Amino acid sequence: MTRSATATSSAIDAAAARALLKALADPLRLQIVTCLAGGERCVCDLTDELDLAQSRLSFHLKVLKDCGLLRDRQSGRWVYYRLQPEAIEQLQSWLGSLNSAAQVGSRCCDG
Amino acid sequence: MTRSATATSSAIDAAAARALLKALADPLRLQIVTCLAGGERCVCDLTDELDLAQSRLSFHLKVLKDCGLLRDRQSGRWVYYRLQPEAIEQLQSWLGSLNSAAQVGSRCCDG
DNA sequence: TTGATGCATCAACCATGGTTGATGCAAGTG
DNA sequence: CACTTGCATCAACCATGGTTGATGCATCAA
Repeated sequence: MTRSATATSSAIDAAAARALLKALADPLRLQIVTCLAGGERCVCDLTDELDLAQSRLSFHLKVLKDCGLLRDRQSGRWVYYRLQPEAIEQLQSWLGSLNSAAQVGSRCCDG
Repeated sequence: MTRSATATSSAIDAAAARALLKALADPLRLQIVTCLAGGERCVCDLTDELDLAQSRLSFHLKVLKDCGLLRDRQSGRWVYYRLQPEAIEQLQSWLGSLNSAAQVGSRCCDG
């Protein structure tokens, strides 16, 4: 259970990892993610709770969704977003593989 | 030993985490980190191996150093950089805390 | 000391990415 | 049907961050 890293999901490549890193590096997006860690919410709730222009929020939700951090579902007029914890787990284990490379002491470089 | 996350080091805050995320999100910086996972190197070796302009490399080394991912030491004319694996571990565990917040289902939001 | 080498830093330029306000479309309401 | 609401998308603008070439400083060799 507490097996840490390799968890649920398939490994990701460097490009996917970079997309996740970049997505999480933005303050507003991080706020959104933190907010959604509290559970699923529709866009209009998020605009209220975070006090954002709708188009601005929508832009960042798309970034987060495109890299796999968020998922959405539509229900009537509303679109609900929820966090995809597997994405974070994948990033964690990818970071782990970076470090284990350091232990092995492989040769330079990458590309 | 294989205790995974909380490892060596003290916890970091969101700002520090964001700095790490941002630093790693850049392709070139990721290449540098990957390269240094293979062991310590001086700047001139890195410029050769990665085929970079010196000022460009220097710029990115500074970013990586400022966020704690790299450390340097001077020896004679040369400056050697090495990876600081603890920084990556800290980021990993910070990501873990993001996810565990999701389990608890706390209320919105952050700021 | 003079000259060369290794690296950091700076200013000017360029690219990328975020913001804003407008528009469009789908889903619901009367 | 016409009207409203919730959200995505677009274009124009603005800010941030990376790149380039030049300059400066420290270290070493002669």
